Order: sequence, then C-alpha cells, then structure tokens
Amino acid sequence: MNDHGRFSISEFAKFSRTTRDTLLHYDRIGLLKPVSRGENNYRYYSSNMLPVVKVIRLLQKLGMSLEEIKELNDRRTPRLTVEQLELQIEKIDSNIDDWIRARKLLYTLKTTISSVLNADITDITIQYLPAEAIVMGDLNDFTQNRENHTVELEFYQKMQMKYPNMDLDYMFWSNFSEERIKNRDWVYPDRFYFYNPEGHDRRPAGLYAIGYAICGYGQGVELYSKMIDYIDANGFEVCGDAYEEYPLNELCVRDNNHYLMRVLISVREKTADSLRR
Amino acid sequence: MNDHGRFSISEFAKFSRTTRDTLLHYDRIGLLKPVSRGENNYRYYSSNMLPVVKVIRLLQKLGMSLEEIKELNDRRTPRLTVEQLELQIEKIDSNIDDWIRARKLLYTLKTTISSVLNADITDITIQYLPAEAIVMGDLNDFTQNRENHTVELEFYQKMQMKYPNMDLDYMFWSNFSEERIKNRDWVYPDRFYFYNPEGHDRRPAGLYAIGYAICGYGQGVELYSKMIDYIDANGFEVCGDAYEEYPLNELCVRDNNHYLMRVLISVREKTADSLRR
DNA sequence: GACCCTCCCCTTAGGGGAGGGTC
DNA sequence: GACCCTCCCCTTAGGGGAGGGTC
Repeated sequence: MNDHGRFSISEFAKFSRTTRDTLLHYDRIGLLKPVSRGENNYRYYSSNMLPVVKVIRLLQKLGMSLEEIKELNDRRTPRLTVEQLELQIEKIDSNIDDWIRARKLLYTLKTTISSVLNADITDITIQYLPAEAIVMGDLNDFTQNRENHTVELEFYQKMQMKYPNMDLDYMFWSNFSEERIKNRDWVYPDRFYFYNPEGHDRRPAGLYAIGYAICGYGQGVELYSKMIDYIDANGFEVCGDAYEEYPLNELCVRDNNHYLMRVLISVREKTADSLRR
Repeated sequence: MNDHGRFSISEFAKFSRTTRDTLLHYDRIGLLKPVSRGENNYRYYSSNMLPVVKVIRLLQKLGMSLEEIKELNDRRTPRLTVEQLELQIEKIDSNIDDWIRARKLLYTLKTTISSVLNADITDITIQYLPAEAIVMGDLNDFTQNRENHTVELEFYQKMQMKYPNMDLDYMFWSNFSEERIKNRDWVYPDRFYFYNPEGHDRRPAGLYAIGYAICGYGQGVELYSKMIDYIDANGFEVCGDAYEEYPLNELCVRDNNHYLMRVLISVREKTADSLRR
C-alpha cells in the first residue's frame, strides 16, 4: 500500500460519496489538500484519504463548522482524537434520543389526526372508550381575571418542573370537572392536559358522550348544550369530567374557523335513584 | 381556551425554545405570522402556535428548506398532513439507522487508536490473539503492472457488491499469504481487509508475532526482516497469513512519516519435524 | 467529448447591530 | 431599563457557470 494515489478529483468524489465542489472547497480552505498535483495542475487523491473525508462529513453532521474541524485537524494527536471520538459518540447517542422523541411526537400527531379522518362527526354518540395515557395539569388559577396566556404559561412551566425528562411539545387541551359541566360553565377549564404515551395520568375507561363541531378555538360552546340535552334524552347522566380537544387544528387546517373540536363527557346510565330525583 | 394569545415575540421565543430572530424571519417570509399585531405594531403569539413551531423545526432538521415547509403549510389538509407525517417518520427511522452506523464507525476508530496508545511498540513480541471479525477481500490482481489505485478501487467496488448493506467507510489494510512472507515478498498484498464488527470473516485466533514501526505508508519494510529473524531465533515459525495495518494514521497523526505500522504474523512453535529440516 | 483548472457570483437561515419608539 | 420595531449588512458551505486548457 503506497501513498501515491491517483484518483482524480471526480473519481475521488464518487469514491467518497461527496461532490467535486465539496472537495474543491475543502482544498480552498486548507482542510483537505490532495496528496499531489500533476504537472497539469490536476489534483490527485489517495484512497487513504477516504476515511478522513468520512470523518469530516460526520463531524459536520454533528454540528461542527469546517473551521472547527480544521482546528481539530491541525492539532490532531492520537490522544486528542480518542477524546474527540468519545465526545462525538456521546453526541450521537443524544441525537438518537432526540430522534426517538421526535418520532413519538409525530406518531402521536398522526394517530390523532387519523382517528377522526373517518369518524362520523355529525352525530352525538355514546361510546365505551378504553383508558388513555395523558398528562394532567394542576388546577388552573383563573381568579382575579388572570389572563389566559399567564395560566397557560404557568401550566407549561409546572409541567417542565414536574416532568423534566418528558417532551412537552404536544398540544394541550381543556378538562372540565363534573360540577362545572352540570353548572353549564365551560369557559375556564379546570385543568389542561395533553396526550403522551408516557403520561402517568389516565383519561379513565368508561362510557363517554362524544360530540364534534367544526369551529374556531372556543367557538363551539353550543355543542355542550346539545350534548347535555342528548345525554339526558337518552337515559344517561353526566358522571365525571369533560374533555375538550381539537384533533384537527392549525397543524393541518388552514382556515382557523374550521378546526374540528371534539368533546368527551363522561356519562353513565341513569339509575332508578337518579330517575326519581 | 381562546385564540387571543398575548405572548410577546421574546416570550414566545423562550416558550418555544427558538430565538426572536428566527420568529422574525418566519414572519418575514410568511411562514408563521403572529396571531395579531398590537396598536404599537408589536407581534403577539398564541400558545396554540407552539406545536407549529415545533413541527417546522423538526421538518427543518429533517432536511426540508423553509420554502418547502411553507409550501406544505400553504396546502395543508388533514389527509396531506397524515401522509407527510408518515413520510417523515420513515425519514426519522432512516436517520436513526445512519446514526447507529456512524456510531459503529467512530467506536471502531476509537478502539483501534486506544489499543496502541499504551502498547510497548519498541519490541517484537509473540502473543496469543483471539479471533477478530474482519471483512476480507478477494485476491488482488496486480498482474501487468496494474496501478495501485485501480486495485483498491476494484476491492472497494467488489465489497460494495458483496455487502450492499454494510458500511464500507473503514480503513482497509494489507494481508499477505504465508508463501509471500516466506519468499520475503511484501510489496503487493494478496488481499485487502478491514475491521468491522459485522464482518463475516475472521483473523483467526492463535499465536502472532507482533511488531511495530513508526513510518510512512509502505516505508516500514525492514520490520518484516527483523520480525522473521526474531521468529526464527525464538523457536517459532511462520504458519499463516501476515497482516499489515496502520492503527495510527492520517486520522490522528499530522506527520505522514510518523504513522504507526503494526504487523501481525501468524506463527507456531517449531515442531521437531521442522527443526530437523 | 469528457474532464480539469481558476475566477466570480449566488444562495439559505438567520445573527448582529443601528436608530428610533414603547412598557 | 428592558423590550419592540424596521432597515441593512454579514456569514457558511458549497453550487453554478464562464472561459480556457488537458486526456
């Protein structure tokens, strides 16, 4: 094995799966010079330089600028290289974690949207739903006319404290207590929650009245009245929390008055006792 | 939950873990406009826009330009979004695979360098070495004065055919047959090989004479003579292939005459029979 | 005809002020 | 004093020719 490689620049570019332009640029900035120049001034590369290109490209993908790479390269020793390699391996591990999280987020978005794509949204229905993993926030503090975004910010910050390792980039929705629903008071949600496969809380399994409305955020209040009438008229009664969420929202709908709101209200069949009242 | 968010641009930047400048830029190119502008012309954002920022950033990380993202965004419908999400999830999976491969490469480099950092390189030694996973090439064709880089290119291309799913970005080294060593002919290697945790071939377990030289590529030939003398003088004899590799090379050494060459020659103790000859 | 050279201009996604107004 | 606005200039890592020579 000798060092007098005779790969022309384009051959070497193909060999190393980069481009001629990239190699020209590396030469220009002094990061990677060809082993030799022909009498015609042609650049010649050696196969030994291949892994060097590979490592440069990898460090770039890991976020280093060519200048930083050049600096490392100019000071390289076996010991420093081992140190750097260990560092970069850690970075790769953290990248992999990031991608796994990102995947979870996209997957949750996908299943959320898919879940309503084929749903019949014109009718109110009563369905049994299995439990679902969510993260439920603390009681919101809407006293003294505190502004909406302050309360949201608070929720978000508390969540970050409580679950420092959890991804909080999910959309969050509104939860109303049984009392509030019975009082027909559905302006200020008691709590915020969001779906997350790792959530420790549960939207409990059970019967739910499910209704849909196409509307903007907070513009679908009349659905609640309709649902409560429907629940009563069909021999059911509210027996737990209500959940208001927007499976189709700005992420996939352009017109902000045409989001899809879904309301779930926990119900049970009326008992003889409740019928008597 | 209403839509009249009142996050100022800097608040929202912090909230969404981006920068003010980025949000300004998104506004400028029409990708993400604030929900409203104050009378003072201040930009106001709503918490609902948070996942939108997240998804934009994710798509960027997945290699899309802001223009492409804007285009998708301008045509978004629930169905198209689901399609896109599926596509991007596949991309993430392929990214994860890429990082896992990259990790393997860096890890192999690291262990290779580490393995000689503390080695005593002044003496020739005889050591038992366990088997090691490698990828071994076919017989090289150096007939008719074929050029070195042609043979290397051939090796590389054959390897790509043979192991289409294997990473070929490793450094490859020279293997000499027992005959060649006995004939003191170590210019043209019989085969090339490289270390790879997934290699199907093996550098067999057994006794090896191990020698080191600090030199440039192909400049350490006298080590072979020394080693053969040493082997003979100590009651051993060559009984298999020799391996010539450069654990410290351009990747971690600046001076191309100060690489570290390591030669392994397969040996066994002389038998009574071989002593008699 | 395909490949190589140098020189020069262009792009994306923001970052960094300057100069002036607002909370 | 801290934050907001607009306007304008700057950067990194190449890609895309043009104009001319080489295999």
